[in-house]
Amino acid sequence: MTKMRVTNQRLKILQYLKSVKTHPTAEMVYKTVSKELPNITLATVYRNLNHLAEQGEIHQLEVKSTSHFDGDMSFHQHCICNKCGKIHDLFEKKITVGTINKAKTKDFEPKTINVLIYGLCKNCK
Amino acid sequence: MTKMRVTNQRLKILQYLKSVKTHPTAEMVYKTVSKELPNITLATVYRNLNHLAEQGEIHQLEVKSTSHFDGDMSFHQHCICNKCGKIHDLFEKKITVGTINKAKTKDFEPKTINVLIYGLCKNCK
DNA sequence: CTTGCTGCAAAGGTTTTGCATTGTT
DNA sequence: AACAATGCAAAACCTTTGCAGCAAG
Repeated sequence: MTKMRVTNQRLKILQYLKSVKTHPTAEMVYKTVSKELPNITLATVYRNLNHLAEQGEIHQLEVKSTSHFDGDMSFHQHCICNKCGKIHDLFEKKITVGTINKAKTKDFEPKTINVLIYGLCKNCK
Repeated sequence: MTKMRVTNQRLKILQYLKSVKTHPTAEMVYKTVSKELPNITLATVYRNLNHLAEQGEIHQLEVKSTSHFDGDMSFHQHCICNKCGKIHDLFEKKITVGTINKAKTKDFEPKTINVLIYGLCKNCK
């Protein structure tokens, strides 16, 4: 396995994601990090975000054909509005088929749950 | 709210998704349904898949910037390989932070969990 | 008869890639 | 010295949209 190097670009991207409670897109990450690293490109941002997600350092959630990234790796859930695409966090200890009813008390009308477990299949590891 | 009409295209797409245990992309759905409906277009497939997902009739999971669809609406999880993108199902009753360790016994080395709850936010409903 | 759905073609937006160069280890 | 990472520009890719005709209710 190839080792991941520590570059300024990677560091700033990760720092930014760890510092916010939102779920920025690559574009948003790019705009923000550009302030400190004016020469960085969108391609670099994408490459790093993909890398970090593969390594399990950040979460990648795709909403309406666009990736959003989350630096908070604690166990929590994302409520996604089917209409406007807005994402907000939910913190439940356990998720079951009954979670939808429980989540209804929040500012959100849940309908379906999708649980994604990322890792490596037997062929790839 | 607008009522959803029952068209042949919509019916065949839904039937196909309910009949398979894989997680086809729009392209795959298109290729399959085309055999029975030779004039159907990719655009129609996309429109229907989006509709069905919004109505909660199917699941939509986005892997490596591409949507996959699942007609099985029972509570279950998807293991996604970070390298090859292959998806396979897992059936656990409860999902917690400890699920990763439990899932390790399968043909899959899990690393991170992402729980997505779809619905409508208070502004949109 | 109303209006949601389709096919067609074109556009839109996000993400990836090749290549030469730079920077880490 | 190796080779991973970057910047730049172009390409690839998936998905959406406008429009006129068709079809479901």
